[in-house]
Amino acid sequence: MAGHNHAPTIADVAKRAGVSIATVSRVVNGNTPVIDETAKRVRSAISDLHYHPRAAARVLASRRTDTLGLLLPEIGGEFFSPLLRGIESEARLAGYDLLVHATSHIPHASTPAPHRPLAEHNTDGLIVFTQSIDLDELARLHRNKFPLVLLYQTPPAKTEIPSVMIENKSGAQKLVNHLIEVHGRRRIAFLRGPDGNEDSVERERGYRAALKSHGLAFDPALIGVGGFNEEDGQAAVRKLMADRVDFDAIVAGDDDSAIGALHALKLAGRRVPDEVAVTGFDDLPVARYISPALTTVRAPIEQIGREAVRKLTGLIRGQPAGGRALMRTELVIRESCGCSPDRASPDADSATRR
Amino acid sequence: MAGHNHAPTIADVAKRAGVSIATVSRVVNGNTPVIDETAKRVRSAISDLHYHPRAAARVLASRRTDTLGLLLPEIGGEFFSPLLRGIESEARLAGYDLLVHATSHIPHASTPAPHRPLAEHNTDGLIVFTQSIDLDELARLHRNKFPLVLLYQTPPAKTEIPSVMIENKSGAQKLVNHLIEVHGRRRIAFLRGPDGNEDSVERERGYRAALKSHGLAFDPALIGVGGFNEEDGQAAVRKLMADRVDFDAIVAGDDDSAIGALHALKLAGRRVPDEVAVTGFDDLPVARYISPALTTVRAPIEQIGREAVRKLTGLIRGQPAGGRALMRTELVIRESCGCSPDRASPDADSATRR
DNA sequence: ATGAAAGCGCTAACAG
DNA sequence: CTGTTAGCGCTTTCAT
Repeated sequence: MAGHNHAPTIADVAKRAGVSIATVSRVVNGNTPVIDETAKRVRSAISDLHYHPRAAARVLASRRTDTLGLLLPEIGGEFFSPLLRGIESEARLAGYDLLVHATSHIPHASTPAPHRPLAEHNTDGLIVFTQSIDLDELARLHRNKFPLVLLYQTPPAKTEIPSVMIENKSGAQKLVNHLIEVHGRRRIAFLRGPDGNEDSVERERGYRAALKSHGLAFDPALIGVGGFNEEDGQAAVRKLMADRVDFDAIVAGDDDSAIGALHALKLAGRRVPDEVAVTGFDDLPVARYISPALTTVRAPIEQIGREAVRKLTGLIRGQPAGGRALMRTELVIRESCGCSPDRASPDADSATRR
Repeated sequence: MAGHNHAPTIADVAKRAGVSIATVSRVVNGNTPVIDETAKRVRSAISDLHYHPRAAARVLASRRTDTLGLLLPEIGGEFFSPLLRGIESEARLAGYDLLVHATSHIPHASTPAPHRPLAEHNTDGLIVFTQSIDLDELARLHRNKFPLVLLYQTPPAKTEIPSVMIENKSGAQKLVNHLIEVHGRRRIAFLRGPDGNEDSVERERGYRAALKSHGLAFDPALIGVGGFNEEDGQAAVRKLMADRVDFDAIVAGDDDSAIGALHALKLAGRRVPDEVAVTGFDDLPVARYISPALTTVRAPIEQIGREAVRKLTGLIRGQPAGGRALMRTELVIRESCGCSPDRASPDADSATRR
């Protein structure tokens, strides 16, 4: 057993192969022709020595990090896992590493942010999820031509930051259309999400558009605040009933609040879907299991992640921005809308878990 | 508007503050005393210039990456999100970035792995999830004294790699004890997970221990293969019935297979829990929603992630290894075991999603 | 307390 | 095709 005890560097390899470090670099990166014979010697030196290039040295010299950054708000939720899977694997495919940062709260614009965890200094580009970064910082990065892609978020006015979002509006619209056309509902309540949430705003837009297109008037009394969680969904419906609002359907802002709504209805002895139809949004795994099974809307979450990465790597390569991508959403008919289990589309989910 | 168009370096700051780059470095890192007056000048130069240190240069010079690596198998599953949340936030807390890599398949030991995506060259330590890396590579890293923590995985023989796992055995044991003692079941089937899965092995051990301690013989006929997914769970139970095996309870290897089991039972017209009690393992969000609500076992997933990070950062700081951590699991009594909804422990879940 | 200077390990011109 | 040689931007002795 000979040699230094420390990790081998490119120089060690060069010496052992009897070539210059430049040649080793060329072999490793495969971007410049090297005589086969030489390359072979280099390669065996590499494997003999267990040589692995230091990422930092490469980055420093090449000014590329080969790393993508993902900025998220506090992580949670069942759609998070497919999203990350999509992003991670697509990034990998494109030859990038993935640095993940979850902001525990939206930073106040005030502090000069002494330590930005993810930015130009350690990534080649950023995927920015809703509410994970303040807009000033976003604008600054964009101004500096730093590659950025927004997820589930409309680009701030004036900036042309590319983004990937889902068809919230048309998704909600399809839901309401179904309720009206197939099940003849006319007093349809809508449960909003958290204040200022874009998804919620768009979904409500879809809800209103559907009403309008069927000649149904919008009634503010039918609006509740579901908050995108079970408790709020339940409370919202309880309030609706307490207020003696007349409704024969509830379009919840998301699946979680739909579950809350279902619960409130059950406690009040209102039968679903006979007396009240209920729909969600997201198609969480739970949606299939609750009873009645939840009619909802599904977005291709994993693909959204992939698309975001593709846009970002495109930007990094200097390709034209690409603008806004709207990912199609799909109606998932189950039972809570009033459709019979049979009529319900066969569950194509072969949801693989773990 | 003056100045270079490029990102400012430490030299720019030094010049503007009228000090040497060494002093700037000291102010930035705050590890060496600097006269207050000087420090102030430096700091304002920093913020004037919007200076942010290049991560790579720092790493190269300091030989520390301040980055933790997380190695996972193909991501998915609902327990994944709390796990990542725990890891990410604890890492952040300790001042580390998090690099994530999901291996799409267990690499064959054969290939010399030209490009290890996560290792010494870009991280200070690694959290290694079950089946995300081959054992040779693991051994090599460990031999080189590279900080490593295993997740949901027993350290390979002879190595003393610290690990964090859950109390699978006692969890399963509690479940079976409950079934026997409270519900008087004596023909309890067990549904195994995927072949070679450690969690499954341990759970089966718990199952057997519980039988034994109650003087019940182990009957191989009562063992099915649930595969930790719904389809296999369903198939396993179908097979049990086809084989005319007599059973009054099913202890599924995890919640997913329990759901499959429930389904098979329902299709066969066997009433749960009256005729057959069913239990799961994991306490996925779904467990509360299916009917009957699933009695299962819960592990503190987020804490597991945190614990792993704490162990790892300890190692990096040169603290003693710390050995194996077994995270306590908790019985979650619901209805599928035969307990009434009332008797069931109040659901403390205020599961926050999204 | 501060500055000068030597690297950290690699890439990318530039010569040849 | 290959070697030489500047840096990349920062940390860290070593002086002072």
